[in-house]
Amino acid sequence: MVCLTNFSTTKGTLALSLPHAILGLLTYKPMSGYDVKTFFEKSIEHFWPAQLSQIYRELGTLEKRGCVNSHVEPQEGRPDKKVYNITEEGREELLHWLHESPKSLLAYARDETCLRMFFGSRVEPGEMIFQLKLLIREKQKTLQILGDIYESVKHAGYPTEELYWQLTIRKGLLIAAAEVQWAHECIAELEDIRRPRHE
Amino acid sequence: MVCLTNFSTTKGTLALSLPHAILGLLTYKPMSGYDVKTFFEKSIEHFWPAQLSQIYRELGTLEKRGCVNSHVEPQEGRPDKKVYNITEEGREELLHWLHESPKSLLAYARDETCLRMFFGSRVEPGEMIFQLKLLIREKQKTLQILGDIYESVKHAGYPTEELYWQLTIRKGLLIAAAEVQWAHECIAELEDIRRPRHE
DNA sequence: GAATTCATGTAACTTGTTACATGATTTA
DNA sequence: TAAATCATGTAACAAGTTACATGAATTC
Repeated sequence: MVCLTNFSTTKGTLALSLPHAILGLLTYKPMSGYDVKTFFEKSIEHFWPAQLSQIYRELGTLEKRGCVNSHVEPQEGRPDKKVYNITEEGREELLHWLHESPKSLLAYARDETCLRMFFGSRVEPGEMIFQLKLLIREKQKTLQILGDIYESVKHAGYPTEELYWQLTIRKGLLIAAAEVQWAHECIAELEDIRRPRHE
Repeated sequence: MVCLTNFSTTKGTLALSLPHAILGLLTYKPMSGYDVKTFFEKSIEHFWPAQLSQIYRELGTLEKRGCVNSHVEPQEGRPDKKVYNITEEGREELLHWLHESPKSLLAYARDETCLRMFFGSRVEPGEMIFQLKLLIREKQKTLQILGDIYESVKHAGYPTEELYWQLTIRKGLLIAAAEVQWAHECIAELEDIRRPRHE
């Protein structure tokens, strides 16, 4: 079996999620790089962002490794499409990855908001409160967007995936809600230590 | 002012959190690369992991840009230390970054757990349940570790930072708790669709 | 006697981001 | 007429990871 996770390093501790995300999409139907990006934008991008240029590069790598193959589809009035198809090797590789014990369980997530709060004493409490209020507004937008996607999944025409996609979105909703709650708690604490300027 | 965020790109949309994390630490006291890593391990690493080799590289870059300077301290029975100190330019750069509107508010976080759940239909419900139970165990460890750190902050000898550090940890606790809750919900849903093998 | 701690880094590589190039068609 | 959509990518760079090299002192 072609094993992406063992290709480049001897220990194989790399996450290598992007190629597997692409392989996963190609199990639904053959797609061009542009199609993959379009699909990403309404789903996977919310928990695994990827630039179009990165998708093209990964598709090239996957093809070299025999996980996908491609053919060019001429189109009228539009640029030709290079359509990628998953191979048997690609399917095996995807399953292998899905059955692995996820490394992400132990990995720490990078969180710039935490980093800013950690050094929060270096700026005025008012500045932190301002940024926390921005955070609340953005996370409420996220809650709205994910809520909409949650509903739209029911009519997306992928009945087998429906439950799994909804559970995925549910994680995003719970975390965004936790972040809003945290921000409110922080604001309350910081208001306490803030000295009012006019009194 | 030396502006790290405008050094390399014209748009300056990069997060560039690691150099600022290091600058932040150096406002507490002068440190060697090894000291920085040690400090990271009990705090920042939980929300911004960094390899020792990456820290050495960043310190070198920061020195070239005038944000830190260094001197070698000879030691007996131990290797010499190269101790870094933050400069006035470095302090300005840190404050500039702290006052910026954080880009991370709009950025999506990468979450491998979501990616696996998204493609969950490709494996047996039992496999997903197994992985979710692993997740619960790991996140409960995280809750324990962060809870301990939360308590230890009170006696760490950084009274000015105490509140901010605790608020930072609180975010980790709330998110880990949300993840545990999510995993329990998922298991309940997946148990429903799992066909019992012997009945 | 083996592993860990202390302490420095370099080199090679992978992964992610941004900018650039091209060009027709459609929509505002 | 300006912008967005469709469609391909390359090049350059930034950021993160892993492996390697060195070596004394301490702890298990």
